[in-house]
Amino acid sequence: MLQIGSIRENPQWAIDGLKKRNFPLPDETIARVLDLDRNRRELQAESDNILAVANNKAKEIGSLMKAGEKAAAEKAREETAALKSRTKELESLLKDAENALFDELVKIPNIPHASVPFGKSADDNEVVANWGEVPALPENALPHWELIKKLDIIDFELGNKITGAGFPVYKGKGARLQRAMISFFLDQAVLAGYTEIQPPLLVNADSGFATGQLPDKEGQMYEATADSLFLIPTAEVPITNLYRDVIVAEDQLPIRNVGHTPCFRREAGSWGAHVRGLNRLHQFDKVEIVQVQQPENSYEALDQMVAHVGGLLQKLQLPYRILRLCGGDMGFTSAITYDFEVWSSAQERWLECSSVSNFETYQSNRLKLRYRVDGKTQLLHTLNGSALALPRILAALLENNQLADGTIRLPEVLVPYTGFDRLS
RNA sequence: GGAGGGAUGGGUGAGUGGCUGAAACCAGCAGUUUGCUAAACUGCCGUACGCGCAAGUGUACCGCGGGUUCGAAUCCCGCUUCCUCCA
Repeated sequence: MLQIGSIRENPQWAIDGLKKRNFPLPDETIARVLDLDRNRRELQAESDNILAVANNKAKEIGSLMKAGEKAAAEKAREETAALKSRTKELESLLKDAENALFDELVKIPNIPHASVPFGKSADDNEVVANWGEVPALPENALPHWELIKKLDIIDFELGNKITGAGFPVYKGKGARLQRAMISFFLDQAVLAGYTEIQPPLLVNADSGFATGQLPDKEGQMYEATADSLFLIPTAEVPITNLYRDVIVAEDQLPIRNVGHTPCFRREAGSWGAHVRGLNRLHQFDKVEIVQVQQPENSYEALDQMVAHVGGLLQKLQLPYRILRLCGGDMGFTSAITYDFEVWSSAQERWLECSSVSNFETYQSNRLKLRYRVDGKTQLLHTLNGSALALPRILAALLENNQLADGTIRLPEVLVPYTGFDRLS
């Protein structure tokens, strides 16, 4: 959520940012917010003033009673009746005004960073880096969903039976390979200075709100309705929420956490073309890195995170490219997002496997995540990135590393984790 | 599932209707003293919003939400959560 103070101080900054996002009616939206804010402040001023008078009266009555001046006390008490009804009235008006402002603010996405390109859709994203050579595949190369079947390492049919579409069962070397990748990614993050976290896989509504899944996006999450909990769509939610309502001591900064969790996504409405095999799942595993940073350091941290993710892909020897998402393609809460895409040779297309973002103060304003500077509290910046999401990495590994004899050679860095170097 | 007891500032913990935004102690910060360390002493030491150029000042907040009252940390109701005991 944007800070109302920032909008009040610099409405044009907000309007320009919304334009970059192709947000409908930016001028009108900001004008409406400022109006609601003005209204709220007027009501608060009046309410505070009346409460101050009422408080004084109450004190006065107290001392009169103590002094035994019953009659005077009684008279003063009668005078409070009018104040009391006005107080109630203002209280409810103020609450309405606050809610109206909140409802409007919550609908406004984050303002993009200056470097974010203008654009409407994924077609307008900017390719900022390319790494690796596209491998030459043998004649009989297969897409990963065929390979999976042939090698019998993932069973979609079994998943269909016990749960439903999009919940694959990993078997034998497939399961082992999953575990190996998770360990590898976690170890790499720990080596880079991240602290490993195992968070809960269900979160409450407050957590969903703070990181931006709620309101309005509950349709994307599975909900355990009996207990009003949500299955996490990403470890970002529980790990970032560790710092909800926290004022961090300056010497604790920066905070760098990493966690592996399954991720649960309903993917409502997004099933269509290109969702075969591992391309889109309802449950998948991901290792997520999360940082809490002082504002002046957050962009340097973002660069480090991008470099970390790139390093993982290089160690896996997967060709990739990095996109800077355009205003129209960015997530609601993000100020800037870099997407990593691996080249999937057999499908001959790019597959998104990581998304690294700086949320600046957008999440921390909802989290109430602050630190103290010169005696004043100030919002921190939050960042996160996938490092990495497993399914599409697996898809790319299988497709890119298939040999003429139909076997698949695993990258060397994984062999100590898998105990085998080949799938056959 | 049942019964009982708790939830107060960074921590411990006092406070059962007005003098309490909250004692005291600990931790922390600044200073005095000091050959160094330690100790002692003095001061400061919650958050949010409003008003104000600022100094400052008003309001709200004692788990959360309601209620009673001129006035609530304190009384009443509901909820959450922790502990103990029972099943």
